[in-house]
Amino acid sequence: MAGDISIGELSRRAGVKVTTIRFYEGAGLMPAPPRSEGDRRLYDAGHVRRLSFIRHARELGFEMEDLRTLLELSDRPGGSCGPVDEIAGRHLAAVEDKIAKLTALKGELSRMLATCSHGAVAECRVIEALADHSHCGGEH
Amino acid sequence: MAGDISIGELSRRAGVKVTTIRFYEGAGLMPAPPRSEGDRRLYDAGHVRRLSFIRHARELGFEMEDLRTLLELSDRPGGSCGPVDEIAGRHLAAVEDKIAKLTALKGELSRMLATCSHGAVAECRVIEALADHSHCGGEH
DNA sequence: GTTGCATCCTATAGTCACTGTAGGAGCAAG
DNA sequence: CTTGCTCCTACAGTGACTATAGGATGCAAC
Repeated sequence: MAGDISIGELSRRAGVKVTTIRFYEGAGLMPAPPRSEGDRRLYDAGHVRRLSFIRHARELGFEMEDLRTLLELSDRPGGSCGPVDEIAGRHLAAVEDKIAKLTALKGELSRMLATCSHGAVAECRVIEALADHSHCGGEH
Repeated sequence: MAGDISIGELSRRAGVKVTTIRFYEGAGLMPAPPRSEGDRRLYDAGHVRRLSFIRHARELGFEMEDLRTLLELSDRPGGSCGPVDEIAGRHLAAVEDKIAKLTALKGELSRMLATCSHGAVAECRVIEALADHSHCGGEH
């Protein structure tokens, strides 16, 4: 099981930068692995799996705090997956919310650009739209 | 023109926190205003307009660096609004890109949750999907 | 055996856009 | 005069890293 993978090799296999791996170790997401005589970190296949899990979850936008819980749960396969669903569900809702906000934003930006006559700043619709916050829900 | 607005009043009028206003001053987005005898900042209607502009642009996701350029341009109304369009266009593209990514993400999260049987962690599809990065474009 | 280079080590500071806290001073009302 | 709010500066903390400095190690070529 101990294939003795260096941090650089782990980095390549999981697609996570070396410095980020060390950062994850300090943050408690990755365990402190055994060391070689020359004080270098020695990883194995289990570490590759764990780091890939972390990478994927981070790409999906899960926060490190969520990750801590998720990793803890996946380490104890006997427990209920209710908390996992809860975290994923909460995250899904946040993603949907963000999509809605960005879509509204896209509309506003497109409209700004479409109505701009591309002349002088004085008549620029973009600047005007940014200065005018009458229709952006600014509570005075 | 000098209505002598306190930082708290400016905060309420523009919808930006007091601490954030001071931060913007340090960051060069807001000018250092005149002070009262007791060393308090004294703002006027122009400051309210400028801060509202900043707030709106920030809400639309423009970065402070973009804001610096945008503010500089809006201060010189005679110039061409080409750079403004360029910044807004670049930002619109970034927003569209983000929407696309989040939509894909939403699909993956929904699928994960839908296929989970809500039993033990051992059979949890969510954990499994996170551990398996075969279909997430992970190079190697 | 030594030279040279890639990789590794720790520790610290910087990023962005703020937010929070500590420890005071100013000011208006009761 | 005291209470309580607003204001002041200065600095530390957030999240999730990234970058840099200044070495030590390991391995292959010469």
